[in-house]
Amino acid sequence: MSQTVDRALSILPLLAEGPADLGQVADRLGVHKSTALRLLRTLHEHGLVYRQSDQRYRLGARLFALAQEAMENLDIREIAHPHLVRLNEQCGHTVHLAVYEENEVLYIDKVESRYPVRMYSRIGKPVAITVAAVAKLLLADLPEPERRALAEQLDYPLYTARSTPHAEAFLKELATVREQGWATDLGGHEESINCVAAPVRGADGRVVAAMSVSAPNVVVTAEELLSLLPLVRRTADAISGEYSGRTPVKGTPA
Amino acid sequence: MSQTVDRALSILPLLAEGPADLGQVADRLGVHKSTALRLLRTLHEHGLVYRQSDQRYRLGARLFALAQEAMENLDIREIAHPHLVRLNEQCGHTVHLAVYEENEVLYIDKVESRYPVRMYSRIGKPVAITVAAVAKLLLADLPEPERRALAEQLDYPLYTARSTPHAEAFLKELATVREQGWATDLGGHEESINCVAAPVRGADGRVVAAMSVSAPNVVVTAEELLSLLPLVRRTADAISGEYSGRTPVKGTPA
DNA sequence: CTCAGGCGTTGCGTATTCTGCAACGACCAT
DNA sequence: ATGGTCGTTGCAGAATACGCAACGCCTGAG
Repeated sequence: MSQTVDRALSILPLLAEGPADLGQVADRLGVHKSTALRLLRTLHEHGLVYRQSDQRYRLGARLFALAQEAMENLDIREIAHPHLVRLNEQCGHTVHLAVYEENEVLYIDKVESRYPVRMYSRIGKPVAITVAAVAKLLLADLPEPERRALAEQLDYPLYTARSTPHAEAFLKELATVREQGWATDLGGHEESINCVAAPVRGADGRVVAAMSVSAPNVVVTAEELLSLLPLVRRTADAISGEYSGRTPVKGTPA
Repeated sequence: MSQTVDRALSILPLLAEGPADLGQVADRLGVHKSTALRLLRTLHEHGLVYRQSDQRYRLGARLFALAQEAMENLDIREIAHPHLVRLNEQCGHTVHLAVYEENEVLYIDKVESRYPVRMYSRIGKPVAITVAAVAKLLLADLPEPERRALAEQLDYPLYTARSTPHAEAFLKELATVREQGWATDLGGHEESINCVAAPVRGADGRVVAAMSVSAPNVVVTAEELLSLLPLVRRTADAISGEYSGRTPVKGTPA
């Protein structure tokens, strides 16, 4: 709606692909160099882009800080975290927490036990929406027309032979998930990885988040993982209870 | 430099404090509601802000994705990661990698301690710049005038009794660090946590990153931690060598 | 049930702001 | 030395964003 801002913001995903110099930015925006320069300068002042020593631009530090703060302000995350930790202690596997937003599903927390390597590296990354167990739960709760519309505009990459192949299959799976109140991903994303997931609901019963337990089948078979379902559901329900119990409003500025 | 973009971007840190409605945003920007609306809409189209069910705005999902991609494109991080992992395997403690950018020092990678004691730090979070060992190394390498200017504009929070108290002391410490080529933080941030850090240098000898090993003194004493210094330095040097060896330019678009 | 107040939204005329041009200076490689 | 590339600047014109005022919606009070 605002041309200038629109152009400026278009620079960000462009730089996300890698550093670029002024000319490249101007070209890909379809504007004059001087225009691109002014936009980049403004972005720079706000710390969103950084100018490295070779004069090329790349995404800047404040972006991390913003994403960080944004995440910390999600109260579902705050409430859920101790539960995720406890669940991880009980079963030993990787635990994820995810939310739906604007046609995307993304992890907002993760507890890993065996290889704590890259603890936060995948948080914030959009998940494989057509196969992930958490995605199924979150999408299954969307109003029917929206769900259908989304399902049909999605791509269905065949990560493995067990990936959801097309919209029709996906909608059918969502219906099942919606009914049973939990979801799985059995090798749909990576051949050897299975997941079980359960929904976290708000006071009105709508699904506000989903949590999952993931494990490679060299550690536990799919059946063994499924046996954890009651535990996962109990944990999710506990989070739901706490989340809908009270709404701690703390962001009251002076 | 560009008013419109400037205003739009000013909304982001504002929303980072917590969700806000249209009126609040307009007020704090000092613009008319209709203007604020237009800006928010543009931000929304780019996924940088999200409109929650109560109509208030908060930071959006794409912010995470961007921060994510930005991080993955830092090649120092990519090169250093396996070394961090190996170092962690050798000593068992938490290993951090940090860079300096625009008056801030921030962690860009982390390998968790194998000991159950966890330390609060997050990738992307700005570090306690006046006390952290990695910060000392990165700032010590700045050109003298810049270093001095920065040191004097900083705040010096007294996290503990051993925190750096003021600019003068900090500059003195930086001089020492600069000379010896490594740094420590002995309880300057949290009473019981000690760190040893070493610099990663580019081909031109400038410090491009810093890595540290941190451990609570209930696990190892400061002296024991210091005995790891040669190992830490060797690892940092190995990263430096690999980093300055070649400059893999991969971001060449079609 | 009515009405006032608050909030988000829209269309529009004005003028502020952004744009593209062209020229300059720095730097690199030939 | 010199041609080329790249980032930077000032400027005049015009497209663009701004603020205004009015509308519709919802909520809560009388």
